[in-house]
Amino acid sequence: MPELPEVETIKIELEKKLKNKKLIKIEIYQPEFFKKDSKESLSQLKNLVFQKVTEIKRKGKYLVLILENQALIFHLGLTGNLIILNDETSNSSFYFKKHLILKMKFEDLILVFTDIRKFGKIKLLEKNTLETFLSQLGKDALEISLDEFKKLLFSKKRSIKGFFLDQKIISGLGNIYIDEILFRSGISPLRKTRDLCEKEIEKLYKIMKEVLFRAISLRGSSVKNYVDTKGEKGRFQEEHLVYGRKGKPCFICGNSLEYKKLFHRGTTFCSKCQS
DNA sequence: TTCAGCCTGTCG
DNA sequence: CGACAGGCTGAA
Repeated sequence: MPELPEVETIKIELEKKLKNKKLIKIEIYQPEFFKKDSKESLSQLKNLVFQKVTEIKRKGKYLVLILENQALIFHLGLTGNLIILNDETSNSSFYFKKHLILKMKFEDLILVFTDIRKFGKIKLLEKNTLETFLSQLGKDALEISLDEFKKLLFSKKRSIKGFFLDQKIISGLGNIYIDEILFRSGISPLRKTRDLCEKEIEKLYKIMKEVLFRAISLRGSSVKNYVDTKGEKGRFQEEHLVYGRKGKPCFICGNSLEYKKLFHRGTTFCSKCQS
């Protein structure tokens, strides 16, 4: 799933439904999933039981459940989903059972983590190490100021697409939103960040925030697997102008949209409208 | 700073 | 059957 707007949508819902709730039980369905981490963390997950959720945080594409003594970090990878169920029997489709990774039972509801491709991550951290962990990420795309944004763009040699993909520089944007933001800004994904002029940077910054806020208000983009905690799709995909439209006519000039692999990611853009 | 590799599913 | 898909990582 999941780029900033999708994770933010989930964060808002978890905040409403999970805050101050006590964890009653944890069930792990695919222990292999946790093996990439340490084996300890698997058994330590059980220690979360009977703790209350005190806070929900998001930075970039990471979602953090903060409990009384520890913090549980989720990254949804490409196909991770966090779903809230009211009881055991609801929403038990085939898809669901097969890809179930983790179930967390709270007083009056159940939080479930599923992941088809298993690129997602779940990590248990002591609270005092949380800040260190999150500091490996660049500033969140919604938090960053124009000044900081400018400085970062000038300090890197890379193309703008690679710049945005690197979560250590700025966190939260992924393939969909980068392509959408660049198209709306009239900037080619191949442009080097250093060569952008002041005016272009200001436009890019403004559009980045606009696109993200708009996408959050539409509850994210559902291209394939992404759904919110209620299992419902977002609607921002209806406003995609370039993502998933390779070869189709540009909405501005009518030329067919170009498609290139950049940094291993399919990149769609208009070579006429973006320079 | 690239580049497989990690997984599963779907589409042509 | 191969190509491709909202992402990250660790090794060259």
